[in-house]
Amino acid sequence: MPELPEAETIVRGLRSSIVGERIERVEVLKADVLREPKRRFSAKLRGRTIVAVERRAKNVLILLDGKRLVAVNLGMTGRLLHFSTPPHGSRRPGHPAVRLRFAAGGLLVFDDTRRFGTVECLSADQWRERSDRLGPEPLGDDYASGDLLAALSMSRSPVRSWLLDQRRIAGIGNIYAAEALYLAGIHPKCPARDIDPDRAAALHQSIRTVLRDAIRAGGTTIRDYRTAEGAEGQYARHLYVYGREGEPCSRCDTTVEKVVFSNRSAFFCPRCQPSSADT
DNA sequence: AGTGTATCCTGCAGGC
DNA sequence: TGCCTGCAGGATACAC
Repeated sequence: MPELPEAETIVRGLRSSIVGERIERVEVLKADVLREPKRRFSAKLRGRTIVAVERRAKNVLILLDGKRLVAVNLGMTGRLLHFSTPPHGSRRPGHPAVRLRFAAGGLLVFDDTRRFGTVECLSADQWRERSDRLGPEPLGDDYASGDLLAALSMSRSPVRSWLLDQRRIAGIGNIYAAEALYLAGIHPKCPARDIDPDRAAALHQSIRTVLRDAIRAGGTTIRDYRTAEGAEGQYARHLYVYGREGEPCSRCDTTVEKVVFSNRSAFFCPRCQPSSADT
C-alpha cells in the first residue's frame, strides 16, 4: 500500500477539505471492498457529518458525528480522492468502489484497481478493539529506541518480516522497511533478536527519519498511489534501495541486490548491510 | 514461533 | 500485434 507516509499525506489533505461536510448520498459500486451489506453500510453513513480525519498505522479514519467512523485501508492500489465538483475526463477515477456525495456538492471517492483495500463503518468500540491489536506508532512522541530494542529481542524472525508485522510496529510496509534497514546498515534477513542496542538505536532513528522525510515529500508514488488531490508523491526519487536491484549503491557503488523471502522482495546493499554470517 | 504457500484482484512489463 | 508469465506499496489463513 500506501504505507504510513502515504496514509498520512492523504489524511492531511482530507483534513483541510472534508471536515464539516455532510454525507448526503452513499454509492457503493464494488461491494467487495465492504465487510457488510452495502445497504447497511450506506444507511450508517447517510446524513452524517464528518468531524475529523485521523490516521492509525496505514488506515485513514474518517470520524463522523454519532460516535462512528469510516476506516479505510488502501490495500495495494487504493486511493481516496476528493473533488469539490464532479470530475471530468482524465480526472475521473478509473476504478471507483465507493462514492460519498456531500450535501454541499463535493465528493469523496474510494478508488481501487485491485480491490485489496477495505472500507468499513465501525463504532468507536469496534475500532478501539481493532486498533489495540496494532503495534505502536513509530512516529509517536513516546516511541523510544528502548521500546524497539526490547520488542526486537523477543523475536527470531528476520527483521524485514518483523518490520512488516503490523502487530509489532504499525505503518511500515515493504518500501520503508527496505529504506530504514539500508540507512541503519542492517541486513533484511538479520534475526530481530540479533540486533544489538547500537543497531537498534540506528534503526529506531532511520525508521523515524525515513517516514518523516517521506511524509514531507508527500509519499512514494511507484504507480498507483495519489494524494487526496490526485497528485503523485515525490519520495520515489529519494529511494536508496527499494526497486533498485542491479544499480550501484549511492554510498559505496556495490550493486544493490534483491532477495525474495516471505513472498516479498527485499532490496539491500550487501556491503552497507552485511549479513551476520559475513562478519 | 516462524516460514512457505495460496488467496483476494487488475494491469503492466518483458519474453517469445 | 498477441499471448503468456511473473510481478506489484497489503493482509490473512492455512499446513508444516
